[in-house]
Amino acid sequence: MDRTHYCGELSEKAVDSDVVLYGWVKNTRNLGGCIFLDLRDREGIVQVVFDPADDRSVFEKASGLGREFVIRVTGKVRRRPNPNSKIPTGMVEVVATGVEVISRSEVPPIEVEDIITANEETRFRNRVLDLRRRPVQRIFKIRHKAVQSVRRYLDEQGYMELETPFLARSTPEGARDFLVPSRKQRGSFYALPQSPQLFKQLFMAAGFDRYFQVVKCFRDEDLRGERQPEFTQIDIEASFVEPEDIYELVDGLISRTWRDAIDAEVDLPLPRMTWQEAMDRFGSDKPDLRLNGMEIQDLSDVFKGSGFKVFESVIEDGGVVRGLAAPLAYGWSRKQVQDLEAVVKEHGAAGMAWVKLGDDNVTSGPLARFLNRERAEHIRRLAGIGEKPALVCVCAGKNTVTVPALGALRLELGKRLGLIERDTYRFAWITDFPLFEWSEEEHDWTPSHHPFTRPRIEDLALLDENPGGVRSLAYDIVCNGSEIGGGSIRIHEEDLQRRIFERLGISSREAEEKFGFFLRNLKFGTPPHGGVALGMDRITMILTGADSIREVIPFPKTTTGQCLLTNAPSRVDERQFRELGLELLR
RNA sequence: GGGGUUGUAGUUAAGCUGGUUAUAACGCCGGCCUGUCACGCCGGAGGCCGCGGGUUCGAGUCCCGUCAACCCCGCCA
Repeated sequence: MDRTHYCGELSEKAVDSDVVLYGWVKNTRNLGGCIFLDLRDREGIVQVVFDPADDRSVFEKASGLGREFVIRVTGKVRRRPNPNSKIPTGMVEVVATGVEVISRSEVPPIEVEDIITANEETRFRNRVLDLRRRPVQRIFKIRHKAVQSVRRYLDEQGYMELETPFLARSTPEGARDFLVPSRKQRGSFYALPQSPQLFKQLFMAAGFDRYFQVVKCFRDEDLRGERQPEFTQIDIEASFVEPEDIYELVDGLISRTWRDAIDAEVDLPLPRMTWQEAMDRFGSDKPDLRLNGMEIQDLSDVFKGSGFKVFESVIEDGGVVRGLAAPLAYGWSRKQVQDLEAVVKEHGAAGMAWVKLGDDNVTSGPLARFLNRERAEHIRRLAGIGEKPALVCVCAGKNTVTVPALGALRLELGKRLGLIERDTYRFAWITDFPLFEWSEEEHDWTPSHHPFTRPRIEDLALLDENPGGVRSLAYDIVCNGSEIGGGSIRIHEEDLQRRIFERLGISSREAEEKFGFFLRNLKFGTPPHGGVALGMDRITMILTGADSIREVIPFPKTTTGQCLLTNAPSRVDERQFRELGLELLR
């Protein structure tokens, strides 16, 4: 390769030197008498000048160049008579002495510019052209720096990068598996791993002590703006650790990564709060701490004996009445307030009642007639809003529905009021997750993390009479209201693991069949261990400010799991089916 | 599985209560232009109005269905 410079690295230092550049034609400005051409490569753009006074034949070749042609340019760097301060190389230009078309291009369907009009669908259909754009390349440079930073850090901390199979076995529970049919064993299937969970635990049993892996995981569930069917985790596991050790390790990793990738400082230690506190105050297990105030209050006492039958009967049935006060929404119109009801309804709440607390506790709104001054004062005290007038929104019903609905409402209010702090990173560890959660669908307790999570030993007594009350050694790490990782200390004793399976309704026969290989390996001296998995894609979203996970994945899938570039998934030959012993149902 | 938004030149959009030949900008093609850098000026080409059906004298516009992209709920150990 005879390239002497990247386009983007030319500066006044290179003046008078002869250069050979390779790059893509960004655009040309043909003034008739001379041609200016912006040449682009990964590092930036530089202006190339073609002047017929210098060389007629080179000038003529240049007039045939189109956008996105790949060309080789030879020339001399010179200081520009009229510099362009908008580009980093704007002090210089290259006077072409030769040009050669390496590769032609059709007229590109999308522009390769920083700011373009094309929508997301068009961009991903033409992702290769899209990937040439500077803002897109910036994302993947940051992603690269972040991954390298993680690898260096974990290596320094004594962690070994080990690989685990993609062709793994299907295990019950959790997300739906992607299945891969076996040709040699007809009727049997591999499953792509939802995570390397069991393998990393086996690494601990094997004595590797500290493991990590930057690894793809696969889950066949419906997609969202921050969910893809295949995604990348930084998977970590260590032996003889407590939650504290994991928090410290990950705190260090976050701080280092943020510094290396985007030169941002993160204050350590990252704040922590229990799951119970997060739910009570923010109505979410991933609270967005960029939003201050408007915390959720228990208003049951306020409405006791108020005469509002709806709330009173909810309380009698064991439900809750909770609400939040928004001083800045006091001036909102009836319609603006009413619109908020849609938010809580989307999250399953039956409805939303509201009242405005004005000066001197004069109230207005649907709840006003149930609130005397004393009750209004009570709300003020709970919400800690002093004398400020405020809009108070109230929901009532089952705790498990009402609290998250209010959490969603709080976030929406924060957005509409512009209260979400910008350009900041608010982290939190959410600790002490419940071990189980009730599944309405299965009418049984299901693991809230996964079935290998270690319960708090002091809560084990509750296992039978009150499974919902058993806390676990599970934790999530949250940033700006997004779950970027989670993990737990695991069960390392075979008998406890069997007990948990039993509680989860997994029979010992089933446990043996599905997890036999795992249980067997708990028999031969497994150290206590635990770990965490961090979502590399979501971390990259936050580092780059991307508003969709698709932006941080070079070749992502749409919400129906299609790749707009390759049109995967696709039909396959009948022959392939036959080889696999499969038949398509009609 | 449920709810919502959007589909009109290569791209992004406009197109009203249904009515002649479906507009514009950018891009593209041709011409002119030696200091542009979103170059400028003049001219031109370019359309299964997502797809299928229906209502109507007449549908880009109204109705039904369907497909796709996106957002939300469910789901995501």
